Amino acid sequence: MDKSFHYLIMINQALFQKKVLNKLLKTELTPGQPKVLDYLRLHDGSMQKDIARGCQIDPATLTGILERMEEKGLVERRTKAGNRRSSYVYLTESGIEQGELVAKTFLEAEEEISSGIDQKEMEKLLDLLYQIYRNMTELED
Amino acid sequence: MDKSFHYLIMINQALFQKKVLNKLLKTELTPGQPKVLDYLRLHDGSMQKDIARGCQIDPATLTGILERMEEKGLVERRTKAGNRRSSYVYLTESGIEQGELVAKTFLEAEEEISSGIDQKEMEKLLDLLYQIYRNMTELED
DNA sequence: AGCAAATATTTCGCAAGCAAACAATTTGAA
DNA sequence: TTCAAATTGTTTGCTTGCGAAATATTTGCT
Repeated sequence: MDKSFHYLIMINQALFQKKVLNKLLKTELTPGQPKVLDYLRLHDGSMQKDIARGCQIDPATLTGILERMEEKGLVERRTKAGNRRSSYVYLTESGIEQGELVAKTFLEAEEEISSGIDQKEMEKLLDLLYQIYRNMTELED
Repeated sequence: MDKSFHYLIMINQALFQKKVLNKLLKTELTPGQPKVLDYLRLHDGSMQKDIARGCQIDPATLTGILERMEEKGLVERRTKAGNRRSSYVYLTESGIEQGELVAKTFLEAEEEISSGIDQKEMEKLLDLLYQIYRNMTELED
């Protein structure tokens, strides 16, 4: 077993993603939708470019995800007066519900994977991951 | 900024992946290939199902990745006498070279994202990620 | 031996991911 | 004011990703 950062981050993300999607099977959410719902739950009314940056996906990818979310009635895209270039994305009633379910599911999954790790250690883990996140974004490659 | 595990693991994996692929632009490696090269570097001659498990991707996904890697002469698929069902995958000369380059690139990227984190803290981070990995695999959902 | 179950890979269809090219709109500088 | 540059989003084409079903082979049970 290779205990390097690159391997652990890859494999943990893959496993966690599968764990969450598995819990959300009963909903009709496709793999790309939970993270967008979670982002909008905290930043309702964002422009697409900000959602894409927040979720670290390409704007071109987001186009398709939002299209399907709009068809399913989870979000609405509106333009503001004075800016017809940007489109602002809002959760619908149904989107808010699904977003709350997603958030609850994330929490549940996080509890399940924390056994053997105490509160202090978990905070340390999040601090270190946050430091790495800042290192990668501040230098901006 | 949301400092939850699910967000940090998602975003760090995405950013790290992009950082590595960016460094490997001069090679002609597609996004799925580095992890397979890295796995084979440590486990040359594996069966496809083991590569898939090691990289946490679906066997069906691996089929396409290996097809393109074989076309480019990075790997060879052979069958062993007495088992025509499994196919065993070996790095070619060129595959070994590219694998070493990938490994060096991972190391380089890992150093770049570690600023402000000392040796002891990094070990703690890897230990915690490894613990979470074990929690997710031992319970096997 | 014979045949059902298990194993390993591939194929198919769709969603997600990116780069590059494009379209529409806004900004800003001459 | 006018037009070039920047901004925002979409389209296209390809790779990656998964699940389900198909195919081929091996194992195991009787």
